[in-house]
Amino acid sequence: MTPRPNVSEQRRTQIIEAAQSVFARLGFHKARMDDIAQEAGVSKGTLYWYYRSKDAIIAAILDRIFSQEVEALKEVLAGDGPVAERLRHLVEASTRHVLSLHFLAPIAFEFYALAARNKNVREALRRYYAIYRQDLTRLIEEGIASGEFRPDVNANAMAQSIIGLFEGLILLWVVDPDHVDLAEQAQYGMEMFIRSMQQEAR
Amino acid sequence: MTPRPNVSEQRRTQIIEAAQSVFARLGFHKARMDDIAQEAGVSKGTLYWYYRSKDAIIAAILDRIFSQEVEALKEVLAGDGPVAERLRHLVEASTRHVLSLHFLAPIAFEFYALAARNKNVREALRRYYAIYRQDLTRLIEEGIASGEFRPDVNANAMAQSIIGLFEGLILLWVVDPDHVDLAEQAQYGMEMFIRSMQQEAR
Amino acid sequence: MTPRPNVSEQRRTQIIEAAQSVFARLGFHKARMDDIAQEAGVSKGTLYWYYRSKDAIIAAILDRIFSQEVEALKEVLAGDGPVAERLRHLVEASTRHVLSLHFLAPIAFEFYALAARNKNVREALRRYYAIYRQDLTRLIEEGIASGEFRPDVNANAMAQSIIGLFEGLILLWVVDPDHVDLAEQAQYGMEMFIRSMQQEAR
Amino acid sequence: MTPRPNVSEQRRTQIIEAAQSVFARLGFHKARMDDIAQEAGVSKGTLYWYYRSKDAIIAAILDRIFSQEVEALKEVLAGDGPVAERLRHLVEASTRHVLSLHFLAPIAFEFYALAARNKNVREALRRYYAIYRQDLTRLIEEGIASGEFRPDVNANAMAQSIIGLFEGLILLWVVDPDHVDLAEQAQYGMEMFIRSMQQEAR
DNA sequence: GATGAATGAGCGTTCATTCAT
DNA sequence: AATGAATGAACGCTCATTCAT
Repeated sequence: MTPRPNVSEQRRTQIIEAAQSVFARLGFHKARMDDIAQEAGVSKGTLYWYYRSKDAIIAAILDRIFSQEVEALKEVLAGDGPVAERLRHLVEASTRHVLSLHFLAPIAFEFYALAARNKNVREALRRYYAIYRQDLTRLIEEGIASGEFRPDVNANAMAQSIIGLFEGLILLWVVDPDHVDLAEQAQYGMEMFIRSMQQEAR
Repeated sequence: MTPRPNVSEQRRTQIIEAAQSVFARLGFHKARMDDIAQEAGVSKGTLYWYYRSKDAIIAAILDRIFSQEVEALKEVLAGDGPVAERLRHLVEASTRHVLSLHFLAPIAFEFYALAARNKNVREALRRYYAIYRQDLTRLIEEGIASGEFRPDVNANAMAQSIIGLFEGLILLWVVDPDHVDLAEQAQYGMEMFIRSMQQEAR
Repeated sequence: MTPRPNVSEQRRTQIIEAAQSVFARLGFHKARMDDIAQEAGVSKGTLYWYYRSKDAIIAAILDRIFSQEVEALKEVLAGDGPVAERLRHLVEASTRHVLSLHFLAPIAFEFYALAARNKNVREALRRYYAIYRQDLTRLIEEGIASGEFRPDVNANAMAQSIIGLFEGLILLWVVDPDHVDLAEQAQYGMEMFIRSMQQEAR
Repeated sequence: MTPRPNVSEQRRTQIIEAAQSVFARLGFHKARMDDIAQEAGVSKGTLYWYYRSKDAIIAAILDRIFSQEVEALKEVLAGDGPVAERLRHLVEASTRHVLSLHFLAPIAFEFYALAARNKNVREALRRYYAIYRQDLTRLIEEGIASGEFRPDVNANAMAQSIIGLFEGLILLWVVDPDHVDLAEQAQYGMEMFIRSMQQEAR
């Protein structure tokens, strides 16, 4: 019934995916709008029809990745069983997600550098970490309440530490992918944190 | 014996410090060589007399910070007393150092982004992490040997986790300085790691 | 007899008036076709359905203004009574018309600049001035014939001078509207020209 | 004594003259910085070393022309003899100057259009007209004081009219150079104004 | 050692115009 | 008649780097 099917959403996706690919190959700074247009198979004007600027495209990619990550987090936390087990599951799922984005590794820091300069991106990043921390805190509190973890565990600080550990390991992995086994390291660090929470009070 | 005091080292320092100040204010990308020249009170040509390029200046700053950091590390590790105590000391000293560089926070990620593109910077970063990891590994092994830590502790993986934790917390702090207490968080995370290593095997 | 009223003329007027408003606000150069489309409440494609190009819209506005001006001129000249009186009347009417277009002042020069580049516009402008000059010449010749003006008056040169005076005063007024009283100045200058034509030969 | 002769002033002139030539050929809008650079035989960067922007170059040209014009005006007015004679002399000199700039005619209106948008240019134009008007007013007052002109002449309004006439005739000449003899017309119009001022009061 | 004038490649963004529907 | 998505050429300005002096 509609003579022209709405291709807008499709175009947006097409552009975002092309941009992701180009950014991964050249980095944010070296990538030109022409490169993105060519990769997407559209004209440069079309890029600007759908996105206000280069930064807007970057922000859209960021949003996409984070919403996927948060979705994965929700799913894992929604499960039941021992909290320790769910934390191990989380590590495994998150690791898998990050590794699947390995092609973005070269620009990961540019994301952060952008965040340091661009208020919108920075706020998005903060919101993401806040959600992550809140959910993790709740999960750990659940473990404390059930007696699985020591009562003196500081759930919020622990959540922050876990996120910090994870982000830091990603950083080390990006700097030296050949000598850092992200999955194994993350698993080991998490295991230590779990052990420290399970340990009997002395 | 040298009739004229070597003014070169002095000029180099002068340039590096001016550059550090300008970079902190504007970021690597926005800072222009003109800005650095003006801040240093020399001409643009002089910049190039002492440093091959903008990147070379950045790398020099990186080197400077890292060598200071490694020096601090050596000092701390050289001490005696219980290993756990020395690790706590390390956290405290490192935290202090990072906080003293808070003005560089806005460009920390640009450092890393640069590393992702520039082989020299990347190698420097790797060397730094390698040294850090080796020294930490040795310290932990010392703790295992003395019976202070459990014999099944994986010293190398533990060292990596500690470094990862620390780097990750710095990242979270940079993104949201007002809501992340770096010193406190680092202390808490380290305490949990120490506890996990001290725990009796079951 | 036509079942549907011709909406075309209406659309054209709608577009021209919207364009005039936008041009007055932004100038020819800064005004975008999007702005005109939005102001007219139609799509950009519709603009091109009615006018070949942006320049065509500008030319249409020019035409409109000039034909109004010429119409006013004809009306004034058609009267009877002393020629001097009719010239005074002309000044008054023309001044009124120009002042009523004050909102176009900011783009008056852009009209002329366009004329310098665009042959069509330039020709239109020439035709307009030619008509104006011819009619004025005839009026002055009438004054000479009736003995109201000196016999040695060069009617054509006088007409040109009057038009020049008038155009030049408009220019001065546009450049500095607050310090130039167009109506008063035009009246004064015309009075001097009239006096010079009425003066007894010596 | 100076190892490197100061070529700055020379470069500025070189650029201005190249720009004037390019602007006359292509108009302000169509002329690209590349064109000017090429014409001047320097790089585009050099253009920006000496002038902040394209508009700054245009403003510099404007300044140059006006200061030449004002200088010519001063010279003429400084003479002695009957005021009428000096006014005739002024017309002749000004006409000659304008005609010598005939190659700028195509962009004359762009100058004015620019003035309508750019405060700096507009102010420069106003200052120029103000000087011109003041000097002319004084000259006419001199004629009144000496009894050469009627005592009821409004010197300021007369000065404005003369300037208006002159500017308007230039406009008509630019629009239609082949059918307007600027020198002759200006002379005729001025003669009529002089006559109107000399006429005996009735 | 030091200067600063000169270079020129590089790019994000705009916008008049087209055309399939 | 009308729409609005798509096009792509165009351009002012920046800035790291060079080099004659």
